[in-house]
Amino acid sequence: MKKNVAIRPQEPDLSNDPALRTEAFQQAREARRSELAEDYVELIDDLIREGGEARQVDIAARLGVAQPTVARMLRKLVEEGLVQRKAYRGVFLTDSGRELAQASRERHEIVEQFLVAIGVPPETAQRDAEGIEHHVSEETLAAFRRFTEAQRR
Amino acid sequence: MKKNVAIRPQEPDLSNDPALRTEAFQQAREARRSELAEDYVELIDDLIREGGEARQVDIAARLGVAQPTVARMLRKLVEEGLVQRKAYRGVFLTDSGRELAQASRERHEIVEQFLVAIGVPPETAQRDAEGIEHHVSEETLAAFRRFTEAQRR
DNA sequence: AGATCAATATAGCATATGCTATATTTATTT
DNA sequence: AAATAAATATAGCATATGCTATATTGATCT
Repeated sequence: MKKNVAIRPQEPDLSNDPALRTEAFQQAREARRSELAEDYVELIDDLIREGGEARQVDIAARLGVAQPTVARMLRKLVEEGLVQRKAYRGVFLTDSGRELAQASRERHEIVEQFLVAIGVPPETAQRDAEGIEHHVSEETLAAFRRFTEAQRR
Repeated sequence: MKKNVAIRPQEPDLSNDPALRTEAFQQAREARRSELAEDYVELIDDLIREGGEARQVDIAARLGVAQPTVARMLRKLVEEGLVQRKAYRGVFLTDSGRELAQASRERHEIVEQFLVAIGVPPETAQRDAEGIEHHVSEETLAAFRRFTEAQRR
């Protein structure tokens, strides 16, 4: 039996709406799943820009992870169509991989610059951005962008 | 052999310092590990406040996850000393669990209110806060707090 | 060319977090 | 009190992401 709750057309206190929170949790879980792929793709793109190639050892060193971990992840990224490789050779991004890398880089930069803009020390901004970037919606990202822009005057 | 790199006492471009990025990745991975525990503890605390008890079915429903998933996680939280249970009964927080819940709630609220303060719609703020809260350092959190405070005048 | 070093591949282990199916226990209803 | 419903426990499967140890291949040096 439903409780007889007062109807409040205005000011719906969604700060604790259970359904919304469930959605929020699911969104966070979902984000966690794609995070790593984005990290890899973004990093591969960086490495290629820096040195023309992305090798497993370099990826592993940058991520702070063992090489076989990278090898397995790369296989998965190939399956997902984000990466190409030739055995015992470097790794490249597919078109869709490059797109994802581009998008990730943008988000990353927007988040990082925003953090700096509100007064977070640059090093910390970089560290936190790495985690935050995967959890900001387009709306939040837009708000970040607006703020950073406004700040620059 | 070390490369003979020019020394630049001023303006160290850390925007791409590899070591820093590695740290950032590791921090993000570390955060991912503790996220779930915090979510659970925070939610359990909420449920107890709302209805005096936290049952597996309710936790599962809120998180959008199956009950056995919750059962296993609770076992782990007991091992970690955050939660107490009696078989076939509800779940309670230990002192240290309550502390963690308290801290998580605070972070969550700070992040959410901050997002609203910079113009993110409340629903989106709630959704994004769920993911972001686990990735903000104390420094960033402080910056958020400062901004939200300042905004309120 | 053969030896050596470096990078990649593969096998196998561990943990974490999802799931479904089902057994057990507690709560509720008749 | 017995039957039914609801909640919890457990077993077993799947996937993801770490790891170490080791085999294989490619690159480099003498």
